[in-house]
Amino acid sequence: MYDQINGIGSEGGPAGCGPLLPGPGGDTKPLRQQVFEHVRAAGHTARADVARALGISAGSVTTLTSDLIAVGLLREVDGNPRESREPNRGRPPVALEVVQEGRNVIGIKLSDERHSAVLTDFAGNTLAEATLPTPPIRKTEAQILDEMGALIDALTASAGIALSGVTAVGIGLSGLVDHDTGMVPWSPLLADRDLALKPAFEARFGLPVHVDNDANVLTLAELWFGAGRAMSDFAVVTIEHGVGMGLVLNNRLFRGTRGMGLELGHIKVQLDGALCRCGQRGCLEAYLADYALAREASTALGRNARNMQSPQALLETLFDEAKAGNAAARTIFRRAGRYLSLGLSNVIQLFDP
Amino acid sequence: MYDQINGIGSEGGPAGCGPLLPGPGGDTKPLRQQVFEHVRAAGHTARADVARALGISAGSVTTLTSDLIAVGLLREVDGNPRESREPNRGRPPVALEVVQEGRNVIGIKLSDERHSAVLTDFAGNTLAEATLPTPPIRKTEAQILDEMGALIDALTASAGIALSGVTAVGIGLSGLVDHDTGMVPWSPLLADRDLALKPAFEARFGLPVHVDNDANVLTLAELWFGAGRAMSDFAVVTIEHGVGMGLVLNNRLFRGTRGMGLELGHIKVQLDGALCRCGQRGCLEAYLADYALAREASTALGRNARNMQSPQALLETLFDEAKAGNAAARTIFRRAGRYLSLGLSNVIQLFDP
DNA sequence: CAGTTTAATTCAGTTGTCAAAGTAAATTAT
DNA sequence: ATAATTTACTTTGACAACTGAATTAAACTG
Repeated sequence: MYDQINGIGSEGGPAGCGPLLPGPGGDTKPLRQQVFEHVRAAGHTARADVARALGISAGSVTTLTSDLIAVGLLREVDGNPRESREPNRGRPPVALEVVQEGRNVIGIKLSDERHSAVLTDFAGNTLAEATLPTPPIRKTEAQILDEMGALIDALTASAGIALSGVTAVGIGLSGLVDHDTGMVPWSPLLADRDLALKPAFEARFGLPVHVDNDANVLTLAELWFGAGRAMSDFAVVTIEHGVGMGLVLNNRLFRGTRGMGLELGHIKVQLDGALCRCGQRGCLEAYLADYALAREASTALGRNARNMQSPQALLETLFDEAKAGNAAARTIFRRAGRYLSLGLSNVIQLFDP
Repeated sequence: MYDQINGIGSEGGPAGCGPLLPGPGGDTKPLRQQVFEHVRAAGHTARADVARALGISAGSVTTLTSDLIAVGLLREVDGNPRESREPNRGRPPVALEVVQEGRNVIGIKLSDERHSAVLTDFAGNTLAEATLPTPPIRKTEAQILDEMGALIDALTASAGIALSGVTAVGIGLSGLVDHDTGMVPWSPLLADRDLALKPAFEARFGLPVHVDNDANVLTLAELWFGAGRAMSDFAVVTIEHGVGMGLVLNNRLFRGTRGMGLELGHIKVQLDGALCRCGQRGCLEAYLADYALAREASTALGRNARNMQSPQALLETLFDEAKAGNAAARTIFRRAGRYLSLGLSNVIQLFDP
């Protein structure tokens, strides 16, 4: 099929130039979806506004919106949405909004100490919440599915909704997550590598599911509901057990080449630096993550601290010591902060948001 | 126009969710252009191949190609381009190619010791070349325009083409370059800040011009003609007077948020590290650029070297010393290499190409 | 009340695309 | 040699998306 293209450098004919486009290049959304997304973004907006904002004709908007209304995705809203400060001439616009009822989605956040889940309608109104404390051990596929099943049962029972009334499920967890395939090559929560989380979940619950890295999920949340809504490019950095980052470029989450999250935690901030759990040296995570701080804390606080069970408690002790003026403890935090700022400045230097 | 949208958080109505899309979201190329670009990428290719590769119907390809042929952008090629290893049944395909004659473009590379320029046709065949040695001083707008004028005159004279026969000009230079507006906020070559290079050039020569950072230009060259043609994501790193980087994501040059190049040279590789000419400390450039090496060389080689005029000669001496076993000289190079590898590994960690 | 202004709808026309049918030019089978 | 097959290309009619102009609708103004 690509005879001529593959034949670059062979004897006959010009080689051509320009990138070798693989598949269908552009990824334009159909206009219907653009209209829907604009209404969703605005909350309430009139057809004429949509037409102006998207640069399409009013006639098209009429067609598309009546289409969307017929399908039940949009509805008209009573009451003149226009601001009354102006003379207010002309026919008043009719506001449109997204129909929110009856389209429920579940979001699950998996963590190592507790899972949490919410059931919301299409507009983001929370209908039910549930949390499930869980032992901080690495889980098998069956265990993690059982835990999610318990959460889902709690949600549907609490909201009085059947499982069939749920449209889709989203799962966020830390680790390497391939969003497209729903595979989890590695996660600190899971005992097994290369877990096919999406297929397993869908087979068990019969619901479409989206799996993603927790940093990506947080970034998307920021893009949809938070400070990132009005920004087209920004970065979100999470510091928890690891160091994660989500990046939005041009209003879209940038997932890196392989569809995984960006590994901010493993950028190198020091030649031959501290050992990271990934096996390399000098990773940012090796100075910033809780386990890294705990490791240093046990040194700084001496052997009396080494007997403490929980790394969590160890960190709190370290923090108290630092506040109390313990020089060793302070340097630990100071160094972590300096390395973090170095890592962040590199990100900004490269992406400049 | 954005009344509702700007009113987030105000009393009335739902706030909506989802990113606030600015303009027309998608940027799909018209199919005509896709066809043209595919033919250009392939060099020689048949209509049926185009149809299969782009996933469009054969009928559309006929329409589009005859359109492009009528406009004079494509032409049919005689001779059966099919490979003869196969049975070769059926009607032989008719190859298409891009018409290359009569559409000449000039590329200019500005540097601090010499400028170079080429005149090529639409297929990238070089018709004329010219170089112009230039004193390594910072130039004013008038000086740099004069120098480019001299290069253009030399090219057109050598190729026997009138200036009006040139379709467009591309300029690559180091520094901060805003490709969209053609502004150069800062460049090591220029005496003035915020030079409006594109408007000035177009006013003087009456030719459309594209200005870009030299690292970006090199990256595009790699994407169009070099090893990057078959890759959809890759990075190009240049080490010259500064350290530059170009990044291709999804077959497109990534220019960063502000349309400038990516400043690999100024990512930080060392807390409180060496002083960089940008005024900050620990920049990669401060360990890798020629001026940084020269700075260390003058220390390592002692005062006898300090008398040498040219930093170029200083570097060569340093290199010779290192080969001869001078320990101080060797550590300079070793350290530069280690910091470079650290910077590169960070880029890979973030973009993973 | 007529006139103005803005919103929304209707409708004819343009454009871009495809599927299917038709034409062209080669090879292979009879 | 003739017919059948195979592949390339063109033509055609249909369809869907969108636009622009005309029309209707709903407010306000004088």
